[in-house]
Amino acid sequence: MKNEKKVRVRFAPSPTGELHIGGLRTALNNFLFARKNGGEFLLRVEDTDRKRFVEGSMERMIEDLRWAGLEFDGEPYIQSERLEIYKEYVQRLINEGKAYYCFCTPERLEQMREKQQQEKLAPKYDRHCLNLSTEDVKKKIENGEKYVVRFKIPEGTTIFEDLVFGKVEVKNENIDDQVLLKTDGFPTYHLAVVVDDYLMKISHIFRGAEWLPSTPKHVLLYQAFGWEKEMPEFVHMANILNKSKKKLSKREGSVSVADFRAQGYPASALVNFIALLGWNPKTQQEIFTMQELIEQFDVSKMNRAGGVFDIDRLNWISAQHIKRMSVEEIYIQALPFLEKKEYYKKWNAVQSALSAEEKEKYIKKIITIEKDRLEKFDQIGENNQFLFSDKIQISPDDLRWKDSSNEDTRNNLKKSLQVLENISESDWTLDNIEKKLLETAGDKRGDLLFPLRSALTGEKKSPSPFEVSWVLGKDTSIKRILSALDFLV
RNA sequence: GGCGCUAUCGUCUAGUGGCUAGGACGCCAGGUUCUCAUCCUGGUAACAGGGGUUCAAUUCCCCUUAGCGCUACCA
Repeated sequence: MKNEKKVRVRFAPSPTGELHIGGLRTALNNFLFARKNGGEFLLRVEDTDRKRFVEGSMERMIEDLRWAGLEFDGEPYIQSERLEIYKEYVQRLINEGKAYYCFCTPERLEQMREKQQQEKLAPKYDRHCLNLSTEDVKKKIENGEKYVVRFKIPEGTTIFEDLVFGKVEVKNENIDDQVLLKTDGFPTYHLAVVVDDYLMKISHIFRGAEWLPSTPKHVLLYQAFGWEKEMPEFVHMANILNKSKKKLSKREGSVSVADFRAQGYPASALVNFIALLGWNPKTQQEIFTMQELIEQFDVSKMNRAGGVFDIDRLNWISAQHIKRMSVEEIYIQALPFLEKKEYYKKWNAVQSALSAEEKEKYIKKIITIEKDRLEKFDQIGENNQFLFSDKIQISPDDLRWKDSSNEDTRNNLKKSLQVLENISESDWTLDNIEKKLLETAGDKRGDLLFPLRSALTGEKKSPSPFEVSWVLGKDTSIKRILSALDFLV
């Protein structure tokens, strides 16, 4: 059963909207499989539905995929540019009696289905046009009657082997005479997918499990064309579900890759999360780089049951990824998010004396202390806005540690002030500040550090006073302590 | 309705013909600690039901149930 064909896979989206999570997952698994096996990862644009076509959609999808780290090999195939090819192959089936013209109107088809439904039968084309004579067909076409071409499903049973779901067997009597060519001359998905996968020499089809029921039609088409030997392996992937266990649909909003991107999730985290939905390495590892995913990807480790998209888990994975990133890397990715924040804009305007270099240095310090606190990039600075503004609110109650008196608090703030004043600008490092302050605090840490932290931040919650003073710098730190002392009379 | 697929903690999942059914997220409780976050420790919680097969089934088979998908001149 070993497939010796060169690995060639494709991602084949319809340009009808934004790339959504399910699409990313399909693309990712194709990509991982191709890279793992030294194969090619191709793009095919399935734009055969003119009614749902969305201008610019394809460009945005490609951009989102690139953001996620997926790059295509070779030139894309555009189905709307290949109409003549499909017609040619359909003609071949007609000539061989494997497909037929159908002139039934939508109204007649609807009536037929209604009747079938009433009689509790499976809605299926009744082959009304199957036995039209060649002359009849010719005459109707000459009269300008609209037609489609239908696939004449042969008798028997269709069996195929899916790499995830195993053997699937369907009786042909349950399969409808599928339309292959639409009235407008465009192929349906079923025809185009088979013809193109054959011509593109696709070795494996990774696609969502919603395609499992129509795969027998495709298998039958391969047989009708005599392409059994070239038939790709099928790899259907269990669907991603929403909280109510329905298939995650692009109509629900907030499932588009662009949305997650806009929320500041690192691409590597989204990819990690998506990869683990329906696949797992059978080890304890949870956090993966793209390289690790490629190395460990294995079709035999894919699940058959659908998985629920759990945002809590994504958040955790995202935090883990950010924690593992360098300050430089976070800076590059998070800056665009920071630049949208009002507190940053104000700070940026006020600090006109600072050079761009100095500003970058300051932001990187903030990132250093926020690294372990970020779930996504757009949270940057959110909880530490006192680092962007001098107008901090200090209340005497917040300055006092437990039941310390105002006097104790004043003394402790003065002690801190002294310590910080004695550290030179060149020694103003996180380690130094921490060391010196802790030396002074001795075993009464709260007495010294709590008022200091509050004086520096004006907040009940914040990073440690070491970190905050390190970021603020000597001058600002001293200024804030002095102004806090004014509050404690 | 017809056809197909699926079924382990709330969620993602590991796993085996015999185990205290494992891990992770979440949640809860403790620890570290100047607050917050991180980090550490512990706790919570699952084999859908019924029949078989078997000395023994969560695991293999069948049925039921439930969920999902498909049932378009959409993909």
